[in-house]
Amino acid sequence: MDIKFIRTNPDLAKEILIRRHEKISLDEILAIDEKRRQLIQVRDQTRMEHRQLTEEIAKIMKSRQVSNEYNQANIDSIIIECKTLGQKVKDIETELAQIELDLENKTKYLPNVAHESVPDEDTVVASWGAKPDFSFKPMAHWDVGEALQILDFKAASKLAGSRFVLYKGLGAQLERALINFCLDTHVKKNGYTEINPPVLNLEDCFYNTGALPNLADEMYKCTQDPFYLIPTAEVPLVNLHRNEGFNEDDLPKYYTAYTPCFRREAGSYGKDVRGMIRIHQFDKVELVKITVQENSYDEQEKMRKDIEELMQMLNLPYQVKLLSASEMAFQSAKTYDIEVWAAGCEAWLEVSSISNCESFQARRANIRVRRKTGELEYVHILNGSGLAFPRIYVAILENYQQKDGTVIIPEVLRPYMNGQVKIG
RNA sequence: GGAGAGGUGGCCGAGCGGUCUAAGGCGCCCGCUUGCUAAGCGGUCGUGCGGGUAAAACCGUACCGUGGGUUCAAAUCCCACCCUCUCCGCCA
Repeated sequence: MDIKFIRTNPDLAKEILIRRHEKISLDEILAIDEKRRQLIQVRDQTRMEHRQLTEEIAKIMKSRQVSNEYNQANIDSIIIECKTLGQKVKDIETELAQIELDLENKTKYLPNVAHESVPDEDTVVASWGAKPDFSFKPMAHWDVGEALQILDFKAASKLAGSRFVLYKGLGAQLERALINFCLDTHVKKNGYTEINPPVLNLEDCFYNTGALPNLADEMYKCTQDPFYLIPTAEVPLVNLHRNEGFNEDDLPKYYTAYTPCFRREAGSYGKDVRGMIRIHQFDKVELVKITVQENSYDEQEKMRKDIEELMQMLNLPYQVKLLSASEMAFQSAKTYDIEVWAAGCEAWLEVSSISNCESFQARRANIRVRRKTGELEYVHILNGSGLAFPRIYVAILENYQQKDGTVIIPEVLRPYMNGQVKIG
């Protein structure tokens, strides 16, 4: 929702905010914008006058070299007038800069417009697989993992404190197998291009994706250098083409990246403290697509299918939730969450969030496409996790656990673990 | 971290205080010419912001890595920073 849209459709814009439970005053924004536009007009007018005088001086200076018909006083008076105008322009620019900063500070908190298919309540729209039956009481993953000595929370806390995990032996191999399985599937089967990006990114990148300003407290910031640690590979993938233009034929672009992700989890003290459901550093394979606007919702469905297929290949029961307007991330127009069933915790855990951000991020990152008609427009950008591993790991340990304490390895992962069939 | 070179339109590349409204070339698109290909000739071709319009046309203004400064006037002069390349130092 940019300022032009608000200016032309103020009532519609207000409704949109109400749907998303946002309490930002658009009237204030509109008033600032009005003032801004007035100032721009005055500034440009003054600048024009200034320029004309400058040109006149240039002419005089030139002809003076040939003849001496202009006297010094004459020129001096024009120069003084010119100086005055120049100062006036500077004053206006100072005032304008303040107003534009003000406007930016207000508009950067405006969320994306929710798509018309987005409901007012979270809605489960699909589910797959059956919750496993056990002849015994299934254990939580932290018990399974520690008993098998593949997870070591104590060692992790020695190194980094709470909310970290350390994988060991076959446990570390399992994590690596998950990463490779997902990447390989996206690259070989679904046509995504693999990227291995920096995980320290500059502040602008975070603003462009929508992570800043809202999630500032969620991220780790470097004190000596202007970096943040990425909370998701969405940040580098979306910014890969920052300030670039595409031809229509270049699109769509499909990208995938494995990266560690870092989150402070501020404000969730005491929530999910045990185990690895909510940790400060975790591995994730991310998907990002860049498309022309009319294809983005089809592409979102395709992305959802790509991710669901991973779940099915891993044989993990899941449900798909269509998020309500008020639950979605700030930058998203439509989001599906995929939740895996974890038998030990007896909970649905979010393992993927598939968002169509439409042109929200493209506007901030300035990524456009030249259409065949010659027109320039913003691209649509989508992202989805495929997948976030700790919770997949949790589901595997809890759903695949056996009475004797061993854990069967999902079939698709065995080739990545030297054919190993089970752990323990 | 130290020394040097550089950053100009879609690309190459000139310009180093006042017709820069950015040369020239390549490329793109349109037209003409030529039996196809190639070549030739002419024309067109940026983005943001504001105004204007039903939409265009059009008008104003800004933009030569970024941000400041000097000047009546900055791509051009000064300062700071960023990035790229080369060399040196340090280091996985």
